Amino acid sequence: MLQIPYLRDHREIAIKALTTKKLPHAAQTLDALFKLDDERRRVLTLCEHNQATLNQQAKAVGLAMKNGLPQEAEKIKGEVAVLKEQTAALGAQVQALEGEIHQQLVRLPNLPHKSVPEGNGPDQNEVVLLSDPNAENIQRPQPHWDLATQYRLIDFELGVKVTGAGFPVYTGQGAKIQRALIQYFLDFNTAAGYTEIQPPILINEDSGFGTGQLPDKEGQMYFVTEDRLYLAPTAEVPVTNLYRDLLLQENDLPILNTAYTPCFRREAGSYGKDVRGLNRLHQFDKVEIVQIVHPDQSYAILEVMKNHVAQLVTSLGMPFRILRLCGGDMGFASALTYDFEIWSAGQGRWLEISSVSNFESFQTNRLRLRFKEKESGKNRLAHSLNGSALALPRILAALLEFYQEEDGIRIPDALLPYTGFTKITRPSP
RNA sequence: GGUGAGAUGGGUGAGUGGCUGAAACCAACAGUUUGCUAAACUGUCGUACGGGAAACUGUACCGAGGGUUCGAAUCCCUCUCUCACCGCCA
Repeated sequence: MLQIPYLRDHREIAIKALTTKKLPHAAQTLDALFKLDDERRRVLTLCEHNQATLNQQAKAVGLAMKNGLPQEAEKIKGEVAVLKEQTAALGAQVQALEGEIHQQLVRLPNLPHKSVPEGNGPDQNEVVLLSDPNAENIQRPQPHWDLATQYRLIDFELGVKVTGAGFPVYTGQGAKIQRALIQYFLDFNTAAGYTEIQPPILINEDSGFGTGQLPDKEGQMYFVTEDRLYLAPTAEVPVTNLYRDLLLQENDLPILNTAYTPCFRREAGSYGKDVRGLNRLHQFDKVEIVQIVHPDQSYAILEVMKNHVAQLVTSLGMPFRILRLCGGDMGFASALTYDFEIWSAGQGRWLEISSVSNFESFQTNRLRLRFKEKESGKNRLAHSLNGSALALPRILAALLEFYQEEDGIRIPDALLPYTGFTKITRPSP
């Protein structure tokens, strides 16, 4: 959530930034907001002034009673009645205005960082790294869904029976390699200083609000009606919300967490080649990294996180690229996002496997996550960042395709300690 | 699910209708002393939102939301959570 004082002080920049983020009528929206806020302050001042008078009168009553002047006390009580009513009305007005301002403020997306390219969609994302200039010429004969079925790694039909489309069942070496990937990713992250967390996977409404999924993105999350809980779409939600409503000391920062969780997304409206095989699922596994940092360092740390994920992807030996997302393709809460895409050699397309973002204070403002700055003694909002390290299904898809050979699927070296086998072999008929 | 007890500042915890925004202690911060560290002593020290160039000042906040009252941390109602015991259960 953005802050009105900042928006007031940087009106032109904010308008430009919101326009980059594809918010229509940014100038009018902001000016309307400022006007509401002016009104709020005007009424608030009146209201507080009245309240100060009332407080004084209440004291006077107490004093009169103490001095044995009950008729004096009664007189003041009579005088106060009208003012009290007026003040209550003003208070209600302030509340209404605050509600309206909040509603509008909550709908504003985060302001993109100045390095974010303008653009409407994926075509205008900027490629900042291509691990292998020859990547797109790498072709493999079979797509992962054929391999997964042949080698009996994943049973899509069985998942349909148990739950529905988009809920695959991993079996045998398929299940094992999933577990190996999860463990490898977690080990890689903890070795870099991240503390492993096992968070709840169901989240409440406050948590959904804190990281920016709610309101407006209800449609993306599964909802448990009976208990009013959402299934987490990413570990980002429970892990970041661990720090909701906190006042930290400056030297508590930075906080580094990593978590493996299943993730649940409704993905309403997806179809065609995008949902084939492992490309897009309703339930999938992901290992996430989250950092809570000092605001002055968040962009330096974003680069560190980007490099961390790049190392992890590199260690799997498959071609990938890193994109700086353009304004039109970025998420609601993000100020700067790097997407990682891996080359799917059996499909001949890029698949997103990680998204590393700096949210600046957009989430922490909603979370009321602050720290006491040593030098100034002031409380400042921390910055939050997160990224996938990594999302499993598309990694598995690319891996099966890339490492397919005549007699099986080779396991990349980095995973060998975790799988216990060097090759996925054809099951006996 | 049932019964009972609770929820106070960064933390522990006092406070049962008016000079209490809140004792005390711990932590934190600044200083004094000491050869560094430590200890001791002194001082500062809640948050948010208004007004003000600033010094400063107003209002609100004692789990959340309502109510009673001239006045509520304190009394009443509802809800949430925590703890204990019972029930159920991996």
